[in-house]
Order: sequence, then structure tokens, then C-alpha cells
Amino acid sequence: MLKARDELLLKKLIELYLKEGKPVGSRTLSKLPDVGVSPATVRNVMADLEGLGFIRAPHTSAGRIPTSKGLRLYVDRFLICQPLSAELTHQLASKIAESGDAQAVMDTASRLLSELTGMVSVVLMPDRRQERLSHVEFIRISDRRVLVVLVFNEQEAENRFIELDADISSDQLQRMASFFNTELVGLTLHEARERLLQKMSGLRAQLNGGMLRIVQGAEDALEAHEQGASPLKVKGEKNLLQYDELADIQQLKQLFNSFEEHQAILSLLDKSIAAKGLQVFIGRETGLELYEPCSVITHPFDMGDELVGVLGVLGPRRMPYERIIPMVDVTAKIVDSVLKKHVPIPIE
Amino acid sequence: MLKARDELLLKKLIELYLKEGKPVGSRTLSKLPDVGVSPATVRNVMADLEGLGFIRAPHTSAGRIPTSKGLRLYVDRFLICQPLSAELTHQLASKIAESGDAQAVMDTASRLLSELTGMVSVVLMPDRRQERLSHVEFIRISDRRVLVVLVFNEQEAENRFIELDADISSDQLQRMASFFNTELVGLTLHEARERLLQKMSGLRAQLNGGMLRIVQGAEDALEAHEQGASPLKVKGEKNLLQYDELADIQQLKQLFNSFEEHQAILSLLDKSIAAKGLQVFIGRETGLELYEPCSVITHPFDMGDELVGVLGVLGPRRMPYERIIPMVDVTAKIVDSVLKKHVPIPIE
DNA sequence: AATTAGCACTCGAATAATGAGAGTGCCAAT
DNA sequence: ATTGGCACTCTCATTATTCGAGTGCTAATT
Repeated sequence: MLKARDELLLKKLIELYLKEGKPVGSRTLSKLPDVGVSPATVRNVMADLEGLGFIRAPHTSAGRIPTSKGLRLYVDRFLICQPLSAELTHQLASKIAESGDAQAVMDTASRLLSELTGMVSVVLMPDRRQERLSHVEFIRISDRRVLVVLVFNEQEAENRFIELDADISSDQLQRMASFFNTELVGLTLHEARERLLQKMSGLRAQLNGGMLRIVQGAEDALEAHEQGASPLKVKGEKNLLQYDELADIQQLKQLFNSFEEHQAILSLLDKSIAAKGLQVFIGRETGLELYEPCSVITHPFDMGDELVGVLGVLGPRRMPYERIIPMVDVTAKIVDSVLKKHVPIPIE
Repeated sequence: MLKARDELLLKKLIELYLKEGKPVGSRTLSKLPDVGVSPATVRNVMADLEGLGFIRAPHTSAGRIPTSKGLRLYVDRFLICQPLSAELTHQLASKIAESGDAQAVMDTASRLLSELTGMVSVVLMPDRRQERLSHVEFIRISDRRVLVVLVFNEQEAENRFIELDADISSDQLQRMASFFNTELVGLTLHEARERLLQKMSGLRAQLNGGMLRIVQGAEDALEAHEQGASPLKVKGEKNLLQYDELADIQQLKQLFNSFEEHQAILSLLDKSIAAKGLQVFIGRETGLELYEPCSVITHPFDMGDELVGVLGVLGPRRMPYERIIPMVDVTAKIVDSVLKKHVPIPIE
């Protein structure tokens, strides 16, 4: 077990390392105000800490830097995050709340997160396929042009213009809409498409060309919505360029690629979705070789009705956890509450 | 004036440089099939070409590389672009056409462009403030929740949910909508807001809270649309990481920053908007110190009604112009034609 | 008059040699 | 248990050295 002095030294060492980014030597540590021991003593302690795997020396004659294990201990035991200033919290909350629909909320949150933290922000959005259709509307733009509006969970709308082969009357559109609204509302995307297929197979013969196109258009819209924007948003990649630890073009290229491929991050965020609160993944803990020099901080959120997502940041392993953690925490909580504001009424 | 042989050598030199990226020496050039002269002769010619400013030697004992002036001559006189394969053209066209509304079209075009060329793609979107409102619809989501749908130019729709303080009936909504549709359709965003303000000042007293909120919501939606997504899209930044010429973290950081700031690129694209066809900016021609090691290829497009935009790519000055130019050309033409398909009927 | 071979020269990139500085580990003294 | 002292190690920056590629110039050749 670590003695009080050992812990103190480890803590100081890590704090210094996080601040300066350079290996910390025994002399430097010994001169710190709260440390009343000589460099030699510090060296002895450091040798012990190294033996336990909390710190390591990059080479014989550099100071020590914390290992992932050391950082883990630091985050779990030593770190005391002061809460975000009320002012900043409030600013964040209002910017996020005012941004519009669910997509826009996550967009804004993501942008703010990457700007504020100086890290790469990631948002895993709730699975659209589980969203329930709450309204369908057809808007007649011109004789042969119709705008399909699908509303999901009462807080997200998807548009799709469709072109008709024949003129259609407002009346016909009205009837189509009310048919859709009685038959499909409350269903998930998948269910809605199934139902549509089912109902249509009999009716299709009776429908004229315009009607068919409308149905087709609605199906397209459903499909577009389903496959639409990938469920993962990554923003602020360029922030990575500023960190010396990652200042290697090859590595940067690989990291940037991993952001586009999505798989890597997705598997990481999936882990986080289960955990009910904030999580910190340090280096290897991310489960990816590539992210070894990085840390990831995540926090899940949900928009009610079991639609759950995750947001977080990715940055160099040496990041100001003290500052970043509260930001992720607060942002997730804001998004969570904003998205829950209008819990859809469960139908059927 | 350049003699035939001089031109040939310059052309060969540039082609080799574009392919290999290394300075080209007299020996290498002399051994080329179509060049029947000795290295010494080549050296004499090269000395002349250097005197004229077409090529330069990075240092005494390297070969020569083309200057911007040289590349300019190459692009203007020597370059023969073979048209894009019909197959690829067709693929591009269908992917772009099927992507949805105007925003989505430009989005897809931008993505494809960056993927296909391996460069950074940029799209300056037509000024939203000039778009004309073609339809307004209010969709009642629940007693106190309404979705405002604004349709612009018959091909773009903007959604906005609004929250009411008091219940509202479908009937009331209907009346509001028809009021909007008679008073505001055909106006630009700015005009619509003016008109709204005007008309409302008198009426406001007669409206109940719900109505007022709707008007407010519509105003918000107009404003959101106006300020909405910045008019500039930049995609595929990460592509820059692969080029040796730009393999300097500081420079990359600056470039990435310039992509976020938008001003730099905007002023460049503004130049291109005037030109009626494809344009190539080489190095300094971009007008930006920062883009000195880069080239930019642009092509304007318009969606009718004087709504004009520009798309293009930015990459290292040493890029396969032969391959890239046709891609930008074709993509711009596809976007142009897709966006023009539904030319809005000019109103009033 | 144009082309070419020959040769001295320059410069950059790679490799090796050198020295200074930081920090350690360990031993003996406190 | 702690500390001062000291030899030792390793990195980083600086300086030399070498090698090769490619040039520019001159004189010879066609």
C-alpha cells in the first residue's frame, strides 16, 4: 500500500507533468513547497513508484512521467474537479437549448465541446431506427412537386421533396396524409416501412400514379432518414495538431482516418453507453493500440424512450483532466435535459 | 519566345515533377525517349528557362522544379485533359441528383469531390438571403407545440419547432398559415421579415398569445435560416496530411485554421464567382501568402434566379491537374444542372 | 553556330564525433 | 530513515566529415 508521502509525491509529479508536459525530476519535486524532503529521498520514493508501475523514466537521465496506471490512480483518487462556473454553465445551457431540433442540439453541443476543451469532440447519436414517427405531412409545392415532412419523437423533422409524374390535388394529398397519420404514427421507422408495404400491397392497384409516387417518396424519406447522417459526429479534429505528444504526421494521419472510419470510436463509445455516468479511458484502456497516446472522456445521455447516445472528447493522454472532465459532465447533462424536455407521449 | 524544343523540355520537366515530386535533373531529362539531346544541352536550355522564370533550382546541386509561372504556362498551354469516363460521370451525376434538397446536393458533391480527388473540397453556397420564400406551413404537433416549415425556392425546406404558452387550435394555425402564404411568399428573407414587422405592428394587439408566439417562431425560423449554416463548406481536410510538400505541422495548423476562419477562402472564391468557367489558382495567385504552396481549382455554378455559388478543391501546388481539373469541371456542371432542374417561378 | 564531353565546384543529406547538462542509482555518513 | 556525494548514463545540440547528385563553364567537335 502507498504511504501518504508516496501518494503526495505521485500526485505532485502528475500535476506537474500534466502542466508542463516534461518528465519531472527529483530535484524539481523536492523543491516544491509541501515536499520537505531531499532529492535523494524523492529518488528513493520514485524508484518504488516505478517498481509499482505508476511512473516510468523515458530514459536513464530524464525525470519520470506517469504511466496510464499512474494517471488512472490520479483520476480515481487524487483528482478533485471544481464545478464549472455558473456563468459558463448557463451560457452553455442556453446556447444548446436554443439551437433547434435534436440534431441541432447535438451539433451545437459537439461544436462547443471541441471549442471549449481544445480537444476532438465525439457524439454518438441515439439510434434513429428506434425513433417513433409522430406525424406525417404532405405539402403541395406545385402541381407536380410535393414536400414530405416526417416528424419523429415530436422533436425531429425530416424533409424530402418528391417529383410526380402526374398532377395531384390538395385533396388527394390530404387523404394520403390522414391515411399515413392513422396507420403509421407511433411506429419505428422499420415498423412503419413494414406496415406500409403490407397495407400497400393490396391497395397499390387502386392507387393512381401520383399516389404511388407519394408513397414511394415517403418510403424514400424513411430510408433517407434511416441511413442518413451517420450516427457519429466528430468535430474539432484540427485541435490535435497543437499537441506536441501527437506531433507526428503519420500518427495524425492514422488518427484522422480512424475518425472517418467510425468503427474504432464506435466500439469505444458503445462501452461507454452502458456505464451510467462519466467515464475516463486512459491510453490502452480505450481498447485501441492507435489511441494509446490518447485519453477519451465520455458521458452518456438519453432523450427518453430508451434513445440513448454518448458524447465526449478525445485528446492527448496528457490533458488537463481537472478542467475537461467537468465540461464533458456538464455538457452531457445539459444535452440530456434539453432532449428530454419534450418526452414523446408513448403511443399504442 | 520559346522554341519548340524549349517548350518540350519544360513540359517534360513539369510532367516528371508532378509525377515524382522531386527536382528533375538534366541527365534524367536527356534520357527521356522524345528528347534527343545530351545533358549539357538540356542544361543550357534549363538555364534559359530559369532566366525566364519558369523553373528554379531549390539549391545549387538539385535539379529544377517548376515555378508558379511555369505551372501556369503548363496549365494554360500544355495541359490536355482527357474527359472523365462516362461511367464515372454517370455515377457522380446520379449520386448527386439523388441526394435530396439543395443543401444535400452540395453536401454530397463536396464529399465526393474530396474523396475522388484526395484534396480538400470547398463549396461556397449561394447566398441564402436572396432565396425567396415559396411556402409556409404550420404543423400542429401537440396542443402547445408547433412545427414551422419554411420552403425556399421550391427546393429547400427549413424546420423549426416552437413552444407555445397557450393551447392553439388547428383552425387558428390554418388561418395564420394562409396569412403568411398570401403576404410573404415570393419575398426574400429580409423582405419577409420587414413585411412581417410592418403588418404585425398594427395587428399585434389583436392577436392572442398563441398567435404571437407563432409569429415569433416564424421570425426565429427566418433568422435561423439566414444566419444558419455558414455559406462555406470545407471537407476532407485530412487529405492534406498525405502530401510531403505540406508535411509541416505548423503549416498544417495554419491551413486548418484558415479553413475554419473562412475569410481567406471566401475572398478567393469570390474572385472565382465572377469568372464564368473553371479557374486554376496556382500558389501566390490565390492571393494568400499561406496558400503559396497550394493550388486551388474552382468552378462556379448557379441555381437560377441569380443564386450563384462556387465549388472546388484545394491541394498542394504539385497536384495531378490532368486528373483533378476534369473532376471539378464535371462536378460543377452536374451540381449546376441538378440545382436548376426546378427553377422557381418568379413571383410578382 | 549549335552541340557535346569533360571537369572543377557547390550544396545538401547522411553519418559520425564531441561535449554539455540533466538526472539517476547507490554508498557511506548522519 | 534520511541525506550528501559522486560516478555513471543517456539525450540533445553542435560540429566535422564524407558522399553523391547536379550544375556551370570551357574547350573540343560536328
